[in-house]
Amino acid sequence: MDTPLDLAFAALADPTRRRILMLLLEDDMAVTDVAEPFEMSLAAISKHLGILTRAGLISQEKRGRVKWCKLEPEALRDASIWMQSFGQFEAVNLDALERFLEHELEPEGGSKI
Amino acid sequence: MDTPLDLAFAALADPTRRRILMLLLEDDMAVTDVAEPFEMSLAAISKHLGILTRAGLISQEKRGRVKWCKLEPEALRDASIWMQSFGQFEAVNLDALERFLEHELEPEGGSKI
DNA sequence: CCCATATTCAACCATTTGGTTGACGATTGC
DNA sequence: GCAATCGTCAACCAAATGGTTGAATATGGG
Repeated sequence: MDTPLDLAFAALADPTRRRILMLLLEDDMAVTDVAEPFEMSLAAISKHLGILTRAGLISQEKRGRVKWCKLEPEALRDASIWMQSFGQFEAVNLDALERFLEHELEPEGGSKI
Repeated sequence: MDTPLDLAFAALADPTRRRILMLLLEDDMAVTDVAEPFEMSLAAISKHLGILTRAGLISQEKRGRVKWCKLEPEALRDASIWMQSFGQFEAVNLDALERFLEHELEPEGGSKI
């Protein structure tokens, strides 16, 4: 029963997963290639990729025996809106913020991401 | 050994804590008043407030027997920069992003990514 | 001084998380 | 066909998380 926001923030809370996202910023990669720079088993990386996928931050597509991982930057949109409301890092998009807070306070069915 | 970014994202991953931040958006509040809307023990809220404090997202100041909780929006700045690099939600501040990624990739003082 | 209020501490519990290993199912290339 | 490669699954483990309760520690008011 986690909301998209729960999943996104939880996924970003782990430094390994943030490093993976940075790798994918360069290019799409196979699971094995994602795992290469890490001192950790392939299975562990595979789990991390699953968490990133469930959070919508990446997508995975299997072609042949290779599973390609691709960044999905749009998934960070809601979380970014949420944070800007507090961070005031840049001008806040107030309309979007209002709609978003409304949605979060009345969590009905229909995930959006 | 958690980085500020780890702490911030982990703190934001819990819906109770995000609700607390929303409450504090209105005004500074005492611990007891923060706890009031939640169906959860005071001790649990106290723990959540501790996590938000360690993450730098709020500050707590004791005046008399009342501990006041105050939002610290600046703490979200780094996390916001990080997210915008992927979300491309608005124009990215590229200079800030570059400095930030550099800092994250070459951590000084023993802190890891 | 005493009692109520405000908050935390300590112990405990169930569940989740992040990792391991070894076996397994697909797919490819020789 | 068969061996090597790609990736996941299953079982297991230690540690962290999110909650509870009850006792403990201020502090304030009458």
